[in-house]
Amino acid sequence: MKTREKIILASIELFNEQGERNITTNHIAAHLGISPGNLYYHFRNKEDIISAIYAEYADDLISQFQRLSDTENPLDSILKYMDIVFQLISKFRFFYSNLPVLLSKNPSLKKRYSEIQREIIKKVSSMLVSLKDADILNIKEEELDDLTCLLRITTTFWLSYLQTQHDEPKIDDSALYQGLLKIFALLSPYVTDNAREEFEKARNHYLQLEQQASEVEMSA
Amino acid sequence: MKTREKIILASIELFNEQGERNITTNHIAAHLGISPGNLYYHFRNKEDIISAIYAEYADDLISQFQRLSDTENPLDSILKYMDIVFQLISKFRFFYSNLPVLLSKNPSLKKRYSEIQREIIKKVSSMLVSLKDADILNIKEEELDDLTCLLRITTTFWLSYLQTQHDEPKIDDSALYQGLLKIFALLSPYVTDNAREEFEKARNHYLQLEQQASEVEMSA
DNA sequence: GTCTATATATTGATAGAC
DNA sequence: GTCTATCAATATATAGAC
Repeated sequence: MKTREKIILASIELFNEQGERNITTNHIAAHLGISPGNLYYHFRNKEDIISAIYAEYADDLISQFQRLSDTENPLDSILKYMDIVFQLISKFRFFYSNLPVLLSKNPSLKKRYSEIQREIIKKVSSMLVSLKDADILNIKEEELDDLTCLLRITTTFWLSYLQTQHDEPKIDDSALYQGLLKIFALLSPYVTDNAREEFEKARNHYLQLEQQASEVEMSA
Repeated sequence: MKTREKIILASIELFNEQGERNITTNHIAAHLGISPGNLYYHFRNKEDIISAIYAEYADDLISQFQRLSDTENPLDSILKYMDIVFQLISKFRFFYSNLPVLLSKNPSLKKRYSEIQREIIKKVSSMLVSLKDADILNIKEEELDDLTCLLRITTTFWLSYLQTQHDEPKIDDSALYQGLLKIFALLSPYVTDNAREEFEKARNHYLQLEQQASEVEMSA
């Protein structure tokens, strides 16, 4: 693996484990057994590393979105989508734990983040419309924007919320499924009678996944 | 005013404006025209200042809660409550912009935060029960915890979300009313037919407040 | 591409006089 | 309570040899 890529991977790992603020360029270099000078050969500074990490995140997100087929059931579609989002947020959680601060320090990163945001909002919004058209959700036109916004806030800050709730937050699969179940909770009041059975079946499926993941974690 | 209190006020102001991370003890001292030595006479370090700020926040919150009378209409009650929460979050927004990081650095602060959290969750939960008992909201027992959690996430991270959305986030009254309107959006699907008129009237009231605040801000 | 060595700046914090 | 002076530690970043 190229050194540049090694630096990115090590940085993600260290940032997630110990917090971006507590990790210096020297820590990253030491962790990899390379010199600080070498690190600075590949990156101008720490912000540059963070920008590179975000670029990976954005590529990852976009490529996974494109792999989502439009042909399937809109409920499965939004669930798969949310699953991807939670997975990625978890993989780059240092970034989301610190979102306003990291963005305000780095205008070009903020610009890129805003672009991706706009894409995501469009996607979520169109998925809700699909769910409405398929008579799965009963959403009024004027409720659409608020619901989209609430879905965004819940996914974006779910892990941050968990970290404030527990003394030693373990970000495992169980935590991500719990987040997905909050998405179910948000959508639940809008579900039509027609689709209720299908919806509750899907919810129970994730409830079981959450419980399994939680048990695995307990025994580990 | 005592120097200790001056330090706290100046710190809140500087932290909110420029971010806690970018403000050092020297900045605070310089801003007040006192020496760093003097600052360190009053506080052991920066964390100590942040803890003191949070103590003020907690006192503020608790005293304002106690002033809420239990006798009034439960809908007004939860709205007043949410208003207090948004006001306080705004006043200490540097803290909420950075919640996971600041808490992880300071275990005793985290402990205190968790205690306050538990109180708030109890309060919100009991308010939802009141709304259910008054036949204003139609919430099932098993939906209560999820809805409480979603209300917490939305209030806690509303300003953080706004800061990630706009290039130059101005945290004004309009922003807080927009947050309150998201609370309406969360509760709306649960409102009973009986209470719908009262609910929409209240929502329109805040919609107007938001628009007025937004106009004032535009002309300023 | 990588290392060693080092420069520069900043930070958090203290000692001791007034 | 407050100031001046100052320190030690840490962080970012670069120069120049290999």
